Amino acid sequence: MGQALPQHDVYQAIADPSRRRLLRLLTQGEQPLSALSGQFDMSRTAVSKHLRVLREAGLVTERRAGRETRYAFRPEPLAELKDWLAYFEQFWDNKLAMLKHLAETPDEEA
Amino acid sequence: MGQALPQHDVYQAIADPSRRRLLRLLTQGEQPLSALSGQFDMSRTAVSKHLRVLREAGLVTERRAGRETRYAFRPEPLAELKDWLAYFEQFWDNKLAMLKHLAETPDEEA
DNA sequence: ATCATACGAAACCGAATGGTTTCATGTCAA
DNA sequence: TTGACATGAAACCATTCGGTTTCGTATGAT
Repeated sequence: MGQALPQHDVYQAIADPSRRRLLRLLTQGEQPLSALSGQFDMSRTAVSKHLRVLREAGLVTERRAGRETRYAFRPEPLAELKDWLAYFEQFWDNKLAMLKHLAETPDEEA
Repeated sequence: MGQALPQHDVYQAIADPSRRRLLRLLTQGEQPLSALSGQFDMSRTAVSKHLRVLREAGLVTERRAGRETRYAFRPEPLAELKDWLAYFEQFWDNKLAMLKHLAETPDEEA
């Protein structure tokens, strides 16, 4: 039967700086591997592997076009990250919530 | 010379589900290791190591209180994540930006 | 037909990761 | 003072990660 696809999630996908840079590059539009790997110091194969991780996380799609593979950015999975982050935002940019948090945290003595 | 510690960043810190859970737990307030590790299936030592990664990323602080070490959540480093994410938001939740993006992306034929 | 191009698969490698167990140390309690 | 408690350091282990090189195979150009 079908192999388990989502070997990587969005958190793992963005953990690597090269992959974050790939996402940035892809916001410029769909690009083939050769164009992308030209921007990196590493081998084409290494970039290809990074793109696979991003694809597994749903952050890019690939499509064959002739002899090249064109990669495109898919923003949707970042919504999970945004949601995750939203929970924590009350603890730093909402001053009232911050005060509330401090008030509810018992300040025990050493 | 002092050996350079791996010094994890916030992206690596949140890549692990156990560490994300630790952050959640710590939003309830400062807690000693024993209370935290009781919530996990793994050994106390393993949890301690996860907390060190979080501390290296600036996401928690530790402070000795008697014989326990109390860990507290620090939200500040998440701002970097938020900023990073903000760049990409235009590509999915702002419909005008999305249209603009599509318009600027040449739709080449295969 | 031939040949260069664009790419992925596979095998391999060293280092990092996530976990364990064992041990040493500081602290509170009797 | 003796002993239990809370913890971190260290050594160790298997797996994953990020990278390489080599090779196979479509595809497009001549």
